[in-house]
Amino acid sequence: MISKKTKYGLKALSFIARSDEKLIPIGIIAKEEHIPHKFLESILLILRKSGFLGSKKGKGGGYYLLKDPSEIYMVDIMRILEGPIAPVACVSLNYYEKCDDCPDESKCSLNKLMIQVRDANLHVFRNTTLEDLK
Amino acid sequence: MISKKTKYGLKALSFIARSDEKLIPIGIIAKEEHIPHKFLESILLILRKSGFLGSKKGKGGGYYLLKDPSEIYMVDIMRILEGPIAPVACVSLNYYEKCDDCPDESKCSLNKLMIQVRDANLHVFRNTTLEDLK
DNA sequence: CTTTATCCTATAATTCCGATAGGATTTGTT
DNA sequence: AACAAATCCTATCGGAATTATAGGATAAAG
Repeated sequence: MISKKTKYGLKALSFIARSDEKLIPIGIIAKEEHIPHKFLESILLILRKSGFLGSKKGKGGGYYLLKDPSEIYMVDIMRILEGPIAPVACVSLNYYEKCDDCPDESKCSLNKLMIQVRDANLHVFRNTTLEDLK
Repeated sequence: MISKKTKYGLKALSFIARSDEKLIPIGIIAKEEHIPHKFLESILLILRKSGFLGSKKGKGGGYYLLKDPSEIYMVDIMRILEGPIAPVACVSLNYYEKCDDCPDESKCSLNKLMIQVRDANLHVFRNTTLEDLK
């Protein structure tokens, strides 16, 4: 199950992608998508710092996408908002960590299955862009 | 990412499936798979109560599989240990819950993607049995 | 009757998640 | 210049979930 942070972030990005306006303020997204204002604020901050969004301060300001929606891949958003795509860190491509209960990963009985799950999810997230969420 | 409970549970089931003994005590599994004894105890209790394992008390006792490993599907184990397969409850087949931020699910921008993810995972878990984890 | 095992409930310890507070900063408008 | 509206930033809080352990009750074998 994904976190609310991820869910809200995706909904917000999708909302911005759908919008005709050049600059979308937090308040509009929060209201339309039923997301707590302050929570959304912290999420959009992350998305800006990680290069998905640009922003403009002050009156009339707001957020905007830095790339065309068709060039923003789910896999990249998911990794920022949710973290690893893999179900266990020891088969993660971007967030690898050794298991403390596994002396030899190649002999672990779960390894193959975990890789299958990872790859199934990767396949979906690599083949979906923000354009598809419109 | 799956919980340690799920991971430990899967490793334990796999261990029992691999073993030649008729009855496997917790202590053996805990030691071999590097799982905290008491934590594992609580997990095996769940697996017994949900119909995957049988047990025998007292000296010489332990746990055993109630079915052939090839007939024990990952999807059923995962649902007991981890809960929903779906990334959001509003597209879960077995743990459905309405979103509080979504007035109309069919119009939610994430709906299609979430169903894709769910189905990708279901496909893996429905086509893997304990036999495959040996 | 001792040993070894599961059974069961409760609870401690820790971490993570969701959400908010409160002000600083920037920008446009009047 | 003053105000309003917006992002920026850091800190923090409460509660829930996760991980793990405690302590005994019960059962079976030898």
